[in-house]
Order: sequence, then C-alpha cells, then structure tokens
Amino acid sequence: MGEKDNLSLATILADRGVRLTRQRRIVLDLLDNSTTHLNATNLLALAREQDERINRATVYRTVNTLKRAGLIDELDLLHMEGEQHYYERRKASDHVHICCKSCGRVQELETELVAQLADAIFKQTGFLTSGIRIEARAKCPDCLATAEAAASTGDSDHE
Amino acid sequence: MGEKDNLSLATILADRGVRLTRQRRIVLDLLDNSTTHLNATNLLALAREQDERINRATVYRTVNTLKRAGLIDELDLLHMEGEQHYYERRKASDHVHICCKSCGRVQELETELVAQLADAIFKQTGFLTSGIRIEARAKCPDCLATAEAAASTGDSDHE
DNA sequence: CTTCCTGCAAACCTTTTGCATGCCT
DNA sequence: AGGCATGCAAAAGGTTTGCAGGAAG
Repeated sequence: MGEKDNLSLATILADRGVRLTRQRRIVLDLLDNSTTHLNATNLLALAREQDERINRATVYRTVNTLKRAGLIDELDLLHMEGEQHYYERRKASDHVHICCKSCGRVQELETELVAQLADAIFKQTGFLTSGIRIEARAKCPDCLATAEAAASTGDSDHE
Repeated sequence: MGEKDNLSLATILADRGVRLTRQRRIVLDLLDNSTTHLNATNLLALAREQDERINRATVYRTVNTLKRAGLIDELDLLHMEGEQHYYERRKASDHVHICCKSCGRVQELETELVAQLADAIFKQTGFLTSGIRIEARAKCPDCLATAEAAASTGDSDHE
C-alpha cells in the first residue's frame, strides 16, 4: 500500500483506461499539485487560468469520477467558509484536519491514533472501517497568541 | 463539565434569556429526545406532526441559533444520504460516528482516543482544539455477514 | 408596548442533469 | 468511426433572507 503515491492522478487514470481529455488533465494536475484544499469554485477558477473555456460541470464531473474511484476524498472543513466541499488526494493513511476558527488556516496531522481508532471501532462495535474523516475546530498558535495579548489588555476572548 | 447534560435545551435557553416560542419548544424537544440523527427535513416533518403551521425557515433559524450557542453539532454523516446536515445535542465529550455504507445505520462510540487525539494535536501542532468531528465509513456487522455469505456463493463484494 | 419571532415567498448557493456537439482513441 | 466527455442552460436540492404581521416578555 502506498507505492503509487508518487504517480500522478492522470497516470493512474490512464492505467485504468480512463479517457484523458485536455480539461481533465488540467483538473487532475491542480489536485496533484495543490498545497491547499480546493473546492469546486477554486478548481474552476484555477482551471480557467489555463483554459478559459472549461465549464463548471466538467469540474464537478471530474471530481465525481475521482471520488468514485477512491482517488480523492471530500471534506467540508467544518463549514468554516460556507457549504462548499473541499477535495484532496487520498493518501496512504487517513489523517487529521485541524481548522483554525479564527484565521481559517488548515493544518494536517498524521498520527497512529487514527489507526488505533479504526481498531477500537472494530473491537468495540464490530463495524469494519474503510476510511475515517477527522476534522478539528481549533485555534492556531498565532491566533492563540493574539487572543492572549488581547486578554491581557482586558479584552474578552469570545469564541 | 457535563453537569448540565440532563437539562433540556429549552431550560438552558430560558436561563440565557432566549425567548421561547411555541415553535422553538417543539424543535428543541425533538432534538432533546431523538435517538437518531435528524436533518432539517426530518425536523420539519416531525415538528409538523405537532403543529401543522410550523415553517421550514423557523426550523433552520432555530437550528442556527443552537449551533451558534454551541448547544448542537452539525454532521453530514459522510453524505451517505445526500447533502443534508444532521444535528445532535452536544455532549460532554466528542465521540465517533460510524456510518454503514451498505445499510446506512449510524452507530456512535465514545472512546478516550478522542481526547488523546486532541492532546496529540496540541502537542504536535500547537493548535488548541475545541471540538472534533469524527465520521467513519464502515460496514456494520450485519452487512459484513451478508457480504461474507454472498462471497461464499461466488458473488464478489463490490464496495 | 416593544422587541423579536414567524410564515411566506422569493432569492441564493452549490451541485446535477439533458441534450446537442465535439473530441479522444 | 464510435463512444464518451464537454459546454450550455436549465433544474434540482438545500438553506437563507426581506418583509409584513403576530406573539412573547
């Protein structure tokens, strides 16, 4: 497991006999190379920088293909910026998404606790897990510092 | 922490000086007493059994009030049945939601791993967590048994 | 009596779909 | 050449909002 992590989505799809169009290649590349989590709107905007003509429907259709193929996962990052869904390449193991409720920054964390969780789920409920989505609402170090500074000047730290 | 778990939502809101209308009481009671996870559609339908006149907008507005007050949490149960959001009373500690991808059954699990996760997040990233949403895609024991039976008769177990 | 909530309807936002055309293999 | 993907526009699904009237404190 995980030996294909460095293959591009395009390569993987080609191997599976999926037709690769100009539009799909653009979206796949974006998902391969993005460092942030992209939603459909972002994807469309970025894709249009490369091809003015590309349509919203194509972005959604491509993303759905990838979801069904198990190559990307869908997140909502706790709806901190609206109702859109975010997409990321599926990695070898599930990880935690930590969202700063003050500045919106999203940090990822890999920890063996996730695997332990899957084990505990099976042992305690009999449910066999095939994927876990974990999203934490949090305050990032920077925003914590800011809040502390504000507190020491008498301001209250409202959620 | 947790000493108010047995107070009704209505009581808590009243304590906070929130106006309690007939409509709100109905929605609050439903959220207090439901054993399953309710979405806006369910809530509206159930509320209408008690008061034919109650409107969708009122349900949404009540739910939003509760969300902002931190009294309920919003889930999407991995979008296994559409894009609606589900609501549940916030409990003393976060727990895991396990969704059977075959039959749709949702099981909850409390485990100290969740608190460990929050600790690990803080120690390893400096993000201070105030709530974690965990949703696992899984197969429940019944559906596992069914799949096994099917497999032994030659059927394949397709995701 | 005032404030805030409600119902209604329309708007809004995100995602999906039907259809005619165009492109990949 | 054939089949599948695309663009377009319209529809669908879910949630929010403006406004006039009504109920709660």
